[in-house]
Amino acid sequence: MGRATPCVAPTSGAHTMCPTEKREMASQYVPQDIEEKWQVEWEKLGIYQANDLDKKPKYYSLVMFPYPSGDLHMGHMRVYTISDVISRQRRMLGYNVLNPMGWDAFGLPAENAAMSRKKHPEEWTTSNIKFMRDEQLKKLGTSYDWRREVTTCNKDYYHWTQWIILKFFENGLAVRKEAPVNWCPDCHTVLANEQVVDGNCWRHLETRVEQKMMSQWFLKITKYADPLLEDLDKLVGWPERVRVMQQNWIGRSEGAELVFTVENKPNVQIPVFTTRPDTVFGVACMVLAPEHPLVKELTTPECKEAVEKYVDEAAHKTELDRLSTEKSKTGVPIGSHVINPFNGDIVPIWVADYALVNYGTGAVMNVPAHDERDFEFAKKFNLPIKQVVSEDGTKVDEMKEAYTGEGTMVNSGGFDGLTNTEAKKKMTEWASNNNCGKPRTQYRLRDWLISRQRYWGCPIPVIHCEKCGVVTEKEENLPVILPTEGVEITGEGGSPLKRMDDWINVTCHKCGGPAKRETDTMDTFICSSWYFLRYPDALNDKEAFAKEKVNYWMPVDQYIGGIEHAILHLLYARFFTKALRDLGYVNCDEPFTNLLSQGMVTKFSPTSGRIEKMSKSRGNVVGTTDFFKKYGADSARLFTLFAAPPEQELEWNEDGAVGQYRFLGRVWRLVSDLIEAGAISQNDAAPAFDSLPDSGKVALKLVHKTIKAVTKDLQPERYVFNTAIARLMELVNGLNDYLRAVKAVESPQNLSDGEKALLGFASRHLLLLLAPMAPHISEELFQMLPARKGKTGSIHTEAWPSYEEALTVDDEIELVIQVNGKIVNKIPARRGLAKQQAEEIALTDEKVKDKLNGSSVKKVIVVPDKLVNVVI
RNA sequence: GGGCGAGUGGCGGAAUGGCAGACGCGCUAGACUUAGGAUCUAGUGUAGCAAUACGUGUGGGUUCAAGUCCCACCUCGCCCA
Repeated sequence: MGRATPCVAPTSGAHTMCPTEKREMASQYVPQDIEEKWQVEWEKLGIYQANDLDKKPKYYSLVMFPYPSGDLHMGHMRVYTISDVISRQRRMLGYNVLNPMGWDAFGLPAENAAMSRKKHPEEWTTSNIKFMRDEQLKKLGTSYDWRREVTTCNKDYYHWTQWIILKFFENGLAVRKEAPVNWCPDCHTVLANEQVVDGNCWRHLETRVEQKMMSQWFLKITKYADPLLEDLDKLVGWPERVRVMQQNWIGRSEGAELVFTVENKPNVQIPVFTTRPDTVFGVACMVLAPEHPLVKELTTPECKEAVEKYVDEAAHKTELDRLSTEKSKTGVPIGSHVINPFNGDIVPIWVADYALVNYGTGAVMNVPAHDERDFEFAKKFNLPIKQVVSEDGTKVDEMKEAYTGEGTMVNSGGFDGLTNTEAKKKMTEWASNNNCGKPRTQYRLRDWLISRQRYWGCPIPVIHCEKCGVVTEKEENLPVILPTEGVEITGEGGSPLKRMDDWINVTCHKCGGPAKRETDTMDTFICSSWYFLRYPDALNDKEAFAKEKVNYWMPVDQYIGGIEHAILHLLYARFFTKALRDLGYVNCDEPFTNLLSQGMVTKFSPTSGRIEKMSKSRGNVVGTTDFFKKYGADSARLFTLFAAPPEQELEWNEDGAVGQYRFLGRVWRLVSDLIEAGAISQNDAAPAFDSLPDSGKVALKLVHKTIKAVTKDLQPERYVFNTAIARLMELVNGLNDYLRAVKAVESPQNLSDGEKALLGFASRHLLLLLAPMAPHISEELFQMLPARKGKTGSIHTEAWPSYEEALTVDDEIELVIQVNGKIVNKIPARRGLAKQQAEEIALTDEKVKDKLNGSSVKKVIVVPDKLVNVVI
């Protein structure tokens, strides 16, 4: 103490010496003087290291690892702060906490940066990681166990990514197949369905994704459609909306496959998938997707020209354009007809782009009377509209709009009179019995396309042999190293790997003949689909992870990340976990027990004039370095936590952040003034309540109330850090009142031993409660406390404080008196008053008598210790 | 079109059906100051000198009591079509 600390002018950030130090006692809160000091010390002490297989209860706290883009801003910092508070508090609660960090380091931006800055992606990535780790995350005061740092582009990591894919190949979960794929002309690569947003590339929201037929690698995520869907019910610790989004994405629908035979071609059959087999008597035509393989074969010469033109145009449209209900439907007849197996109707075949070749069978039956899209289509092209389901059982001659509801079957032969729900079942049965259909469940989810025609990704461990075809790499030959020497990244002519002859040309390990390496790399979402399994055993060079360790730590107890990953990453990670479980490598069914989707950070953007998500491109970022220099990391953390609950959007506002800086200044002055005045004794055990004067009683109770409230706010059911901080502010305000009342700083000699102990107790507990949220200032002040004399150890390894319930309630309460629900008075009263007594107080109250004014009391409602409502 | 969520002072936001606006920002006045963009004190939903009245997107309802529950609607956001 008594350090000569400079004053700081917070808005300038400059350290300016005060000409005269007026407040002799006080030292100043200078975050720059303490934050880095403690960061270094904590690392030295190793207090954030997680112990594998420890006997303490484990707690796996995880935040979605970042892409090392080079510079985190305050918007990014929110999620790390929230996760850090949770981790720190769990540690204090006695858990063995695993709180790791790593880098999702493969990906396109590195290649783009390499092109524009003439730096190799590896170099660019490595220097970004160093900056983000050492200058940003560490300076925020995070409590990661850096020994377990994982970097997906390091061969120590991608070795095991390849190993997992190899296991998937061996078990039929990774396959090569020809399929229509999404091609982004800007990325020069294919994309998974999940990476197409409204028909555009997720990275280039302006770029339309094109459809191409290509032979590519897929992961059979569809094999897990049902478990992925059903187990959503187990995820009670997930936000409802994320579960709903996944459910929609998987898109399970029950229906039937019905088979129509082409007229005059009895051996050509076209199956359709429909969720409404009950409407089959109303089929007006059959619609094929433009890419459907039978289109060519069944187009008659007179339709050829029109059909070819139409198919060509459709290839340039996106799925969204094609499916949109707003846009008008298009299509042309191809000249052939099919026979409706149920009633023998002969209906024309059309080609129309609202049928998608990779959904269902690529063919749909058009039932205008009972589907809005089909209705519109039929109106436009003058197709017959035949009612087969009636809402009230009566037949209508002309339908004005499609009826999609439930009803009674009409115009449907032997099925007339059934409810359409019964008919669904009966008609599907009939189709099964008559060899023209069967029940079928269809999913929206498609297999995961993982090939990328890009350089900076994990190599797919297969070779193409002239004789043996596709051959997977031998396990002992892993990792297949991504070459970094002599690679030229130009962005032209496809993947630069295609030009790496030395790397490409290999010998087939099966036949010894010449073979070539696969030059496509993996979607980076593969790398992030298992990283949480690597942290438990990050340094293992013999296997991806030791079973014992992964089963000790998994599942993740609290996962935190952005809502933008609600489908993509979270679905893929669940799939990997289930697949690895079935292969016997992990025990858990689901990787993430609790999920928190933090809201985005927004700020006024000068480019658009609106409040928008904080991002470089919008020019509304707040940098971390400047902010840390000005106000310190603790203020940044507190503001982030205080401005809004974690799931809500947070508007960054520097004035608000200043408020947190001021609060920490008040904490600093409160504790340091007391210490320097000698108002805190070395014994800081709570004094007996009864021994204290009234002002001390109030202060002691306030401490207990605060412990209770903050503890509750930090529980997973709440996680409301904003109110927790508000409670701490109230504590500081209350303690300041107490200080003034007893003149603790001015005349500490008048304080009793009990009061000095109370001040120590209060200070220590304030700091303990603050520690997870503002780790630096609380550590600094904690170590200054007289009670710490001769002791070692960090505040962050102290136990979380407990409270006495009896000291959290007041004996005296304010009884609210209402007449007809309107407040008329508030009367101090004793807690625990009998109902009768409370009633009496109310009825004898002057203001109540006034209101009564002679009218009779109908009834009196008493809410104990709260309120009396007199009803007249 | 369907589903989900949100709507509270000048602003961010608090409120197990029981005192609306905790806490903070901003603002106003004062104190200390050569100074204040530091710090401290008091005040601050609206109208009113006041007593009081009115106030949680709009309109209904349930209830002794509704920001909170129910119904309809409006606006915004997200997801699905």
